[in-house]
Amino acid sequence: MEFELTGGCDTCIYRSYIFDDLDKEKYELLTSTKEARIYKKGETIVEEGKEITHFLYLKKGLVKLYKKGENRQDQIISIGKPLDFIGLLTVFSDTHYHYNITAIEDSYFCFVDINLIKQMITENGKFAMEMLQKISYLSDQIIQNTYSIAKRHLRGRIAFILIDFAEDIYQNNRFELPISRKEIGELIGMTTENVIRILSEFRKDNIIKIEGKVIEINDIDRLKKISKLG
Amino acid sequence: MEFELTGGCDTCIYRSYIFDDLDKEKYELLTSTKEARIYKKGETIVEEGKEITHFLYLKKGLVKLYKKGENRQDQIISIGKPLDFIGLLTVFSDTHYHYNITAIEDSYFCFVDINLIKQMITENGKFAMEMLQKISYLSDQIIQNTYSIAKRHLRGRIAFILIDFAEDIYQNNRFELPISRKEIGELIGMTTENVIRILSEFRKDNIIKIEGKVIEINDIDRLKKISKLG
DNA sequence: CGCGGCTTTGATGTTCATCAAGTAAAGTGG
DNA sequence: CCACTTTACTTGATGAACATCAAAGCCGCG
Repeated sequence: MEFELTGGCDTCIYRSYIFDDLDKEKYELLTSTKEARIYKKGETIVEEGKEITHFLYLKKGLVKLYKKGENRQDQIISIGKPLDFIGLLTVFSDTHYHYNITAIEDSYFCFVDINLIKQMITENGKFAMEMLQKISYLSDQIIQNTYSIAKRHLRGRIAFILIDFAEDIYQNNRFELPISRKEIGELIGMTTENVIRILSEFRKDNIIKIEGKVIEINDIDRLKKISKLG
Repeated sequence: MEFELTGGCDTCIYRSYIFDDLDKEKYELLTSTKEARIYKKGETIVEEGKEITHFLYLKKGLVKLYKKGENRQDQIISIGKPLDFIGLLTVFSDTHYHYNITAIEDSYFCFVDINLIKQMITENGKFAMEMLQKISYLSDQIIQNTYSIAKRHLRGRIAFILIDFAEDIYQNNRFELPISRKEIGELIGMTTENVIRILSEFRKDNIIKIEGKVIEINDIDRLKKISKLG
């Protein structure tokens, strides 16, 4: 995967998204002090318990937001893509992270000193309002998603995230799963074995095709029905 | 229950909590336009789908935040007490509510025009920062709680919320449940029958005493053990 | 090449929802 | 205020959904 690291702030997707309300001076300060970092799939960006020093946003890639469990069984709270502001969750209510963030695809982050962001918030109400909107939206999404998944049966849960990957994340009926079967289980609250079992069922019923990590959805209508009813 | 409705802004619990950063003029505007409303147990304050016209905060009482389900089976997302800012959830990311809020004890709310609040945010960064902190904290709490409950077995869930009521909400080992058995089920994701069954088990094991809606915890250590392990 | 982690399938058991049925309590209308 | 209806509470019996256990093949990696 190719990333362009230099320059780029002026054409950054986030430019018009949240940084548009900044005055020239602050914007300069932001672009000159911000730091771009690349993480390979599997590398951890944020660890629970660690101090929050930067505000970070994902420019490209895919990450998982999760909490560590006891016996190597984590709980994945959300999959984050660019513009999801997955890094916002605890940033303003504590000094230390409550969650972990790990890249599940090669990812490109920008880091901005958290104090600069906080300063910009207290000095610029419009920017603050943008932040409020983003964090409100993010939280809402996570909560809705969580309850939405929890109320489904196992088949419905698998159908639900397959549709999510196809329509929301990859915009393609054929995609490569960025996470293992085990992680799917951690994301939708079921055992690895049952993830596999149900994927196999869907394959036997010709709803999907499976080639290792690559999934192709043949019958999305059927999948949607299962997601709705299951 | 007795509520004092008049005056009171200067001594309001929220005064120093979020409204301290306002200048005199804005504070006057706030106190002169704010509207106090009392809701009896069972009355609904906010309905999903309805337009958001006010920012509201609970001064006294207890409410439930929930989503409506199909066959009169709702999903309770959180129990809110004063200073929880339960009304903050969708307020800044949409124009219409995604949730319902209903009083589960007689409750006293203050309503402030949402546009005034938004104006105050864009004009006063420190106030905006306060809001950011509150919404961040609230979301975090809800998410953590949800996952914390979901990973437990039924006995552990019951133990968990009993402790929550005793320690967090009522600060007393003896309290009157503000919600029905059915609602407990909706809050922690189980059927009414199993709520009752497990409460009865706890009673038989002398962990709690039950007199209708009044619960008395006899053995909180045992309850904590069950909450942790179950 | 061997080790650990990932994937897969089958067999077994437990947890929990569902169904049923009855009592108690609380609201409703004449 | 009392019959009536609805809602809340309770217990037991049954079955389904799901986790756990077991075993084996696979793959990547040091």
